[in-house]
Amino acid sequence: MSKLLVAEIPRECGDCPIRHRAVCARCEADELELLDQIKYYRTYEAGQTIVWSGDRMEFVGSVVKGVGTLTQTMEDGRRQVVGLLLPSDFVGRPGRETATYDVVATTDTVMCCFRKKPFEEMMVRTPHIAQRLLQMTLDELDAAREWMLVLGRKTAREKIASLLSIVARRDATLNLHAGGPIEFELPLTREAMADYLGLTLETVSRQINALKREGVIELKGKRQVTVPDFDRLSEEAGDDSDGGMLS
Amino acid sequence: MSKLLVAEIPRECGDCPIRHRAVCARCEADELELLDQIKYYRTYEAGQTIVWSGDRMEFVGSVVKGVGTLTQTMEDGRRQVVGLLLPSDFVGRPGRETATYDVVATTDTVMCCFRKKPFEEMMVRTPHIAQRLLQMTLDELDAAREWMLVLGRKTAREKIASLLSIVARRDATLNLHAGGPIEFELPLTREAMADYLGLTLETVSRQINALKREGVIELKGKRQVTVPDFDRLSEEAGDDSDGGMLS
DNA sequence: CGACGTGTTGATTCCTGTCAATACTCGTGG
DNA sequence: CCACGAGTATTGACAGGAATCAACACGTCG
Repeated sequence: MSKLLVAEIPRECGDCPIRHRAVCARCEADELELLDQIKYYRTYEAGQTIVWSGDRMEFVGSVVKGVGTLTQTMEDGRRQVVGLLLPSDFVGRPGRETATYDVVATTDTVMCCFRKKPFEEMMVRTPHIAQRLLQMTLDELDAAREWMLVLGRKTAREKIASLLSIVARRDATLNLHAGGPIEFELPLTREAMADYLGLTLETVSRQINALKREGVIELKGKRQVTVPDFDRLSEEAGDDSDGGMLS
Repeated sequence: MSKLLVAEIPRECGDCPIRHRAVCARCEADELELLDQIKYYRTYEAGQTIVWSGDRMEFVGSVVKGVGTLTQTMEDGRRQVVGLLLPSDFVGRPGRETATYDVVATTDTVMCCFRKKPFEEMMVRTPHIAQRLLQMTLDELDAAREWMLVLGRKTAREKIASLLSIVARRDATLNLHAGGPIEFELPLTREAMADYLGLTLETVSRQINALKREGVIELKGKRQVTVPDFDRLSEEAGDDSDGGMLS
């Protein structure tokens, strides 16, 4: 396990970077203490599979640091990413025995895990957890439906712009961005982007470079992206103007 | 309001056809009584819009009878159906002020509505409701992700077969189907199917008739579908064989 | 260096969208 | 009764966007 990753593990919940956004967000001090007793940290390196589809789920948990994907695979190998996992996102489904998706770390990742059984028992007794989980699940459902529009109705170019827009927006909110060009690192390979967008990696490559040629984005290396004009990007994504607000 | 629809309104919760599957499924008699005080029925005719995207949500509720869709529309008119509403499905999002999707009745529909504020207050005091809603939301999230695979990675033919397969499966479970050919009525127009599948209505028409020519399905009129061999249909949908189990 | 993973670029194919014409069903009204 | 129109569905011709197949560039690691 890399030293770098270990350094990212919070000493206690008070230090935890996702304390106020994760499934524990609404917990009081005493509830947090109970959670603390059943939690443990695990680290994964980029590319590692966290959960295999069909396997028994031993734990549920939150992404503390890093980026992951939920993917579904057809028999013939066609793949679709059905969810992005960002810090504070919840992994696993209480009440279900086996995983339905592959969960893969796309960057080095730290997870805050809870053994499934104790967590389920605690959920029954702790409304704050169940309430927060419901809220988060509803948000994820909205995100999934938003993505259905992207997959079903947008062109390749709009799909790429949509993905960039989402990552840019997340980055801007996390890093308290204040005007000016947005800059961020794409946490996904071309192939992962293709699997997210329902495209081939060749098309992803072509469209990214087209957006670059036309000045919608700038690239340093293959992954470092600068967005000089966010509204322009939103336009390319086919979103209405106010959809791009950094609310 | 049509007499036919009024006849579908349950006299009391005990008579309600969705009593054991809706958001009230886990409620005890006393809880049901409380719900009863804030509930009322509304009926909608085929084609009627139940909720407009962006409007203030006055109520949440359950589909008692009928079929509806959740749709999202882009400025230029491109549309995507992001959810099917079948009996027992829940409409509305507690904790949110305005609707994010259009909700449209595609057949004559009966809804069991709760004024939003009282329902939210009751949710806080009644864990059984929140628990059930969480479960239902998790199921919807799974369905949405399943659909992302359909939208992102399946061919037009597979998309049509997937839709037929889903409707057939639902029908088989509702009507206690016991072997032999499955028969059902498509509750959607070609256009609605196209909007669900991310296709044009012309492509939908062509693929349906292709499946008919090749004997995968039979048609009486435009909407009445017979599936002589469900496994064959599952195969055409690109699902693995066990995915077609009527579990 | 060579192998491998990742990304770019080109040539070609083909699936699906687009545009257009036609049929069918159902109600309405002359 | 039939004409008419609106909504729904089918079918054909054609074009275009993305997939496919293929070659090559770049960086890293053993």
